[in-house]
Amino acid sequence: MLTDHFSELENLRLEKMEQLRQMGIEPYPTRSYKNSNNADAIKAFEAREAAGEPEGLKLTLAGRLRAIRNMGKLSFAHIEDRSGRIQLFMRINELGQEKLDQFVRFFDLGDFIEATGTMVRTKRGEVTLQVEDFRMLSKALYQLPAAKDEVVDGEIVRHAALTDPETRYRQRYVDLAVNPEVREIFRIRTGIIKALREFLDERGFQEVETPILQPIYGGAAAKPFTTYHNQLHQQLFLRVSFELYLKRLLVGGLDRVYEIGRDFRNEGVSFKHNPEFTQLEFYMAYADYNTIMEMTEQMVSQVAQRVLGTMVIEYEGHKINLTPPWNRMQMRQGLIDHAGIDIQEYPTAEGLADIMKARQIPFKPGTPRGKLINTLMETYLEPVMIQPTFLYDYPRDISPLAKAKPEDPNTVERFEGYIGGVELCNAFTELNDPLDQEKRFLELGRAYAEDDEERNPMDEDFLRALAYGMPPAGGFGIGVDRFVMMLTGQHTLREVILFPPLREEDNAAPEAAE
RNA sequence: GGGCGCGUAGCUCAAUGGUAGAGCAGCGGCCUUUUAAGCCGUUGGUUCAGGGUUCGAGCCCCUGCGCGCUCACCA
Repeated sequence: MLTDHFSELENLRLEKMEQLRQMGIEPYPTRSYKNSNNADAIKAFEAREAAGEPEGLKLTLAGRLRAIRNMGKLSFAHIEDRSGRIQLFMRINELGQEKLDQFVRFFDLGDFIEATGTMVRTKRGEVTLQVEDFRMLSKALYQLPAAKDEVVDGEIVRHAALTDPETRYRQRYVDLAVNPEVREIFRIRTGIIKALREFLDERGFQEVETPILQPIYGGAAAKPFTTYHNQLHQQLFLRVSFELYLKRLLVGGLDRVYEIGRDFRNEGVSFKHNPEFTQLEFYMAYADYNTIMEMTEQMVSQVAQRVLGTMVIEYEGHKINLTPPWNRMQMRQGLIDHAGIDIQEYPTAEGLADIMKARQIPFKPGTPRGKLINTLMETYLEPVMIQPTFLYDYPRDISPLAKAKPEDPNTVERFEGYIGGVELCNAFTELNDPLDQEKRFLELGRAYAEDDEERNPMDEDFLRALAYGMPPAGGFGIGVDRFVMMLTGQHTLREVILFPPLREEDNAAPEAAE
């Protein structure tokens, strides 16, 4: 039972709750009669003041008790709802001794209260509800972490705020309840996703949903999560990307499609990697990677403008300007400029491996050429791509779904967008030649060892779809969580994911049956 | 998975190997315009868990658990 482990403090609250019930007062009433939120109440009162008629604005407000100051025959309190805080002013004059005592005796920080009264401005100038009646809406049995806000020169200084990351992530509800800036991050997150949708909707894109449980995973070199369907007696994978399904829709005539949803990759966790993450992919027929590049800088900057009201953001100590056009850096030229290596002079993995060994850049033996180039890119190029930069023209062998450049069969029309040295998005001119696609899958199969979990199984149905004819198209994917991280100035994805993954709390539990 | 660091009251934090403390929250009292309200008094601890060293361990050692940073991994 919940109450079995109650502390002294919690038992005290439990007793208060039970006493209320004994007095015939339901501590968890079914309905609330709140008729304004706190911010609107303040606005309405100020409007009446401006009109010279401040008296007589009677409202019923409600929210969580966040501060209480009892002063004998009167009490002040602050309540908080989604719109913000408002002060309650309770006097013995309006309430009488018994009712005021009820507040002092039975109401604690964290409880939800409903108060009816008249809007006034106190002597210190704060717009306040002078309470004529109140009632409990929900009794909190646990106390929220104590935090007090002090206003110093207009800045809010919080004392003893909840900061322990484990508690914050494990009990995100507590974090959200006491840390308004955390609520703000997730308000922005919602705004970003909404703005992304609007951007695509305005351009005639159709939003779709494709399978998360897939018999064959693909579209990215990633290790999948596996699961099992009992009735179908079939192993299924949680998708690692949407790509192969969305391109099937291009075959089906959905010329402009997108999906926003969750991808799952069974890999390491870091400040920029989470096992499940939100991805936006869109595909646009009759477009190529140049079109998509321009669209990307439009999309990212316009979303920032809509949500933050600015295209200039602060990230990891850098002032970053998202205004188009962004920097463009060709992969080969970038490596010549920043690494002094012309990859065209090293057509084999062995040649590149030698020069990397000479420079003491670690890599696993037997790594294919494309992956080595990628390592060079991460070493030399990522750190210089602080301002928004498109890195374009990738090696063919790490881009099995991208179309080769007409003049260079070993290079594909692909770009990644970087901000603050972190990869934000990935796009290419889509490969629509079914026979070439089949060849790429086969090449890829040979490049990976038999037991390499990143080795993608061949998706025969995808090839079948391509064989029916897919229009030339540009495709695009963006890590929405990373985007949110950048726009909110956070250092880690965990701060923009409501419930980040944590190890199980109770390890005393018996081993789960395998 | 490797390395490093951390784990003390509900929260934020103290405590040379020698009686575990403070502020806030809580509880009792005073207080009719407060806002980190104030004043007086006061409760509250499996110091993450288990083992070891020691006359004596929050502190030193070992193991485990959890969290963080970092490396590896990561189109």
